Amino acid sequence: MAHAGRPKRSTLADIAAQAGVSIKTVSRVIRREPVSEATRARVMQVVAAQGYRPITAPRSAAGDRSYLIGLLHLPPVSPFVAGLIMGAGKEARKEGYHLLVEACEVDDAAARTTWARQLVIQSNLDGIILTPPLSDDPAIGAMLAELAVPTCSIAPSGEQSSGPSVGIDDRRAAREVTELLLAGGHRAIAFLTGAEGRSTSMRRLAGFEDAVRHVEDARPQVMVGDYSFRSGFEAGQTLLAQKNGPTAVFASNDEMAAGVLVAAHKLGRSMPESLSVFGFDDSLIASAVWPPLSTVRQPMEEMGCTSVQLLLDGALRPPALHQAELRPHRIIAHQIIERETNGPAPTG
Amino acid sequence: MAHAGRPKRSTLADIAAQAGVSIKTVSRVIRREPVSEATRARVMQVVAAQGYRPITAPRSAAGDRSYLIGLLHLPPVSPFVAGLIMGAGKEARKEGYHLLVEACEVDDAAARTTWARQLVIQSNLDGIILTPPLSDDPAIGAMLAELAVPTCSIAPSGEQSSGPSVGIDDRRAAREVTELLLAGGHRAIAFLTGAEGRSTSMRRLAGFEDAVRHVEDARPQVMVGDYSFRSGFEAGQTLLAQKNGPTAVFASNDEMAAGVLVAAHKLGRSMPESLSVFGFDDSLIASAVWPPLSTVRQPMEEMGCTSVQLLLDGALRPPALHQAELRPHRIIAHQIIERETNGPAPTG
DNA sequence: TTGAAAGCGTTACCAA
DNA sequence: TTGGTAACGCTTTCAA
Repeated sequence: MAHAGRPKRSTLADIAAQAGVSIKTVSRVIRREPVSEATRARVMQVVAAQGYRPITAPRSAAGDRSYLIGLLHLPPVSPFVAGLIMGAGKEARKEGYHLLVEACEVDDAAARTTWARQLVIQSNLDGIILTPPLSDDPAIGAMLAELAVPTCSIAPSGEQSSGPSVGIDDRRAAREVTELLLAGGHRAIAFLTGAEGRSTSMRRLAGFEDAVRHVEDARPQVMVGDYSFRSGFEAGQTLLAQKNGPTAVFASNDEMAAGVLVAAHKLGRSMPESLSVFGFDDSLIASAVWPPLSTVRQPMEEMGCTSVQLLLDGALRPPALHQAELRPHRIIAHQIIERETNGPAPTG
Repeated sequence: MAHAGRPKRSTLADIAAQAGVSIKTVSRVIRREPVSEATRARVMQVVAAQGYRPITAPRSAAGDRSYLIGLLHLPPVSPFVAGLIMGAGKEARKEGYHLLVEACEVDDAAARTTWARQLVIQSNLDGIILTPPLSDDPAIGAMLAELAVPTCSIAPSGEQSSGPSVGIDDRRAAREVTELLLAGGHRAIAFLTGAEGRSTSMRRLAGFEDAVRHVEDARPQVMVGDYSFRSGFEAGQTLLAQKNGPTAVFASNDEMAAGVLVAAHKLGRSMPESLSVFGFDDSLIASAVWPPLSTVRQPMEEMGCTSVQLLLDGALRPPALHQAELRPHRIIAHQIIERETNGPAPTG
């Protein structure tokens, strides 16, 4: 007995006795199943008075759900994942669910599918939230579809076909940033891509090109990075060493942008006077570099929250309709944050 | 029926039938209760063959534990908390437990206790991991003690009396860093404290003073910060503006150290040639600034892992001994990481 | 050392 | 619209 003094919670039976109805009726009220209005009111009153909340363990023992939602990610817990955890956890709790944060420790792509499968089966997860780049793994998607486990993908690539998803409009965000730079008079603008495979980076690149395409005298330049600080640093050194180099650099994430900043420092470029830099993500790093980095913020908590809602609404709540059309992709509004690394293009 | 095709898991009954024993016996084997060696072997073989793992829901419905461990923290999910989540989650899973990550959304100190209490009762948590600064909240500690919920505190202040805890030896780590600086010839060394209330910062300060005390010609200087980038920046400006200012600055965390770095950049001080800077934590920021910051790493994953072990060993495993002496404080080895912001003191 | 039977608090099925 | 009663898969109590 580890928990001697644990206070007794009231049960369905307690409520039923006090309200003068059967256990089953109380259960129906709690589960929002059809009950006469009068009875519902009476029961709800007792429920409120007792502060009753159903316990998940027996529910899931008897029923077919575990009230567990798994959030799958690759280590480490990045600031992005951290935000998702906050938002999803809060929303899940509100709905009587628990959020399980699961890190995939295996490197091999095939092993990942096995890992995810084990997880779903062992922990009996009711729903899955797939974070990037897991959200783009076709094998995991197929496995989850086969097991018929409701899944919500965070920021998946466009090609992903199954299930609901949530993300920002990367392409549009990138276009807006580029337009902002263009409006500031910048013409020689470099774009730094992230890891080759990552679709997000590709969409950001597309947005960059959307904006640049319409400006005759624009001199866009694209460099390949890998999302690391180091790759940003190296790209920065290369770019800024050019005789007629860019006056603005737009990196696909903050880490690379921080690398560019450092390269600029080393070469004695002042920001934003002689060079503008934009990042993406608004991670902690953005405010911990000098000058504070202009960037794009993804509302991560809202994304986490929304993903739980999609899971609950689309697959867990009404056990009825499973239409193929019901694959909503919810777009969350991004936010462009202008701090101190962007300004008008240097004249002359 | 949300989960049509969910594969059937094997149950105690299945194993029992195959092994030719009763359900209860299989249960005993699983729970590591006394069973004859022969029987145990036979049962284990079937268990292994079937890949059987007990489902937590019915266990907790029938028994007195929920197999849920709560990790309580204040928002946001900092890199420190993120590391704990990784380590604790992994270890919990290994032991058949689930980790619930819970963020406290309320600001008021009194409301926090209510929040934690609700959580424990509603979710029926078997154990609690308290992260700083929650680990120093006496009201929460008292409430948890009253409810007799096993609790493990992460990096609590020394005065904390109840329950096991885990942390690094902050005082010793700070002393070692200071000694390193001293050995490099630095004499004018400034120490930047964190938030007033935080005991960790006080212990680091004590370590700083331990080292400095034994050096006759040392010229230590202590400044008060609040763990923020901004406070580090301001302290840096003040310190470096002095005519005979410090040649080394040791900040109580990385964010403040990053602030010092920026101040140094602004004032044209080169690092590490004319100024050495040390941070604490080895957060993401440490590698995303220029030059890469020398710092102290806390093995956060290991701390998370250990906290779960302490919970399981000390309170959840053997329902027997509750001796007051059983309040282990496990010290995890820290790691001093010399990157590029520390070097010998400038000569002349 | 082992087993049979009675729960745990909920949901599910079928009848009233 | 309601209410019995049988599960759910495990733990627990008590006997053998």
